[in-house]
Amino acid sequence: MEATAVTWALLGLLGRRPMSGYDLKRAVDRTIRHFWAASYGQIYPELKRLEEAGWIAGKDAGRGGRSRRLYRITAQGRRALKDWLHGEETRIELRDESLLRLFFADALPAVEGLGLLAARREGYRMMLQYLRGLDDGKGPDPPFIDLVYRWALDYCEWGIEWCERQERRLRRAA
Amino acid sequence: MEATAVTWALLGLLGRRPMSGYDLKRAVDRTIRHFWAASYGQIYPELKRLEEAGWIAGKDAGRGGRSRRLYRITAQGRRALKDWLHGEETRIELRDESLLRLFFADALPAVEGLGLLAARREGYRMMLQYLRGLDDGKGPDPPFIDLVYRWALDYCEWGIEWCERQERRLRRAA
DNA sequence: TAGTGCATGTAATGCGTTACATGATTTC
DNA sequence: GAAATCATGTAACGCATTACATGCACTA
Repeated sequence: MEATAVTWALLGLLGRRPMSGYDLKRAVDRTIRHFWAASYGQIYPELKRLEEAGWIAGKDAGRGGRSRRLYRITAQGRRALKDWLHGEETRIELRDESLLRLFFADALPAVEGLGLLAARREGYRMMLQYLRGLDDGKGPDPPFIDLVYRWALDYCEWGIEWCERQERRLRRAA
Repeated sequence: MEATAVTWALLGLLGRRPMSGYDLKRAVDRTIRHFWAASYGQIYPELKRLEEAGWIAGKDAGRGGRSRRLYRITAQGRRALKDWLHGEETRIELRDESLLRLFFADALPAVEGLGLLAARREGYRMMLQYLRGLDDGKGPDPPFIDLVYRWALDYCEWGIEWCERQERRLRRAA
């Protein structure tokens, strides 16, 4: 099957435990959202495609009048997931409005440029706070889940220090 | 006017010197591409919108049979640009397939997980190489242009060190 | 009984890339 | 005279978000 952006996120999450579309949306938001977002408009159609391809299997699991469709990964899906994990592509796309502003900050008085740097630092700080809020304290995660979580924390901390360093440097130069 | 993603990139670049659509595409690719890409399919229609809004003014500058339309920023456009520079929004969107892989690497044997980390390190190294290639050696850039360029270099260097550190840690743990 | 959370889904819209079409000029 | 570069533009497509529609179950 033709794999798109969400394919691997959903397949990977289902590789750990069976979930419904709703569960998947929450799992995405709680874990990988800050580097790989996905919306309902992608998730539900993609689940159908994955099921058609035989990579996942769904069964009805409604309780009472409430409908619910629970998906689990198949052996075929697990093979596809492993193949993708071994793939070598490493695309990183960044869309960072704050960097764009900084890039044009020479058009501003020096003080205001420094203000933009401070705003970036503040952006990192807020993201750090958000990330720390994600930690549910429910004990240790598997090593690579933990690794990626650490990456995000470390990245924010690095970003804050970087801004502070540059703020000092620019003030000295002025 | 309704500002979209490319609006500010084009307006900001035209704030420095007049350029054609073709020039703008090259300027984007040479400078801000790694955190804010733009394609012809966005640039040419956006230039028309910007001109209709009075934020830029175009004039024909064809030489001989070759057509060329040169755009410059207007006073109105400059005001709009400054307003945006003062805006407080700091959206950072990341789409990082390598992090997604790492996130699911617990499904692999430990050695292969480490391989993914090494691949990420290699990704940073290649981006660093690409960035260094951008430096045309044509003397010093304005301070904030230089700042953003430094950011990209420093980010890659940090990323490489981070991977090395984590590779050591995971090897120790194993 | 009102609000929140569980649960599924689609339609409209917007953003962005890729691929193509066209043709002039410069450089080797 | 072939290849690279300058130059403009559009059409088709794919990816993603937003907003909406619908309704059940639990809890305060």
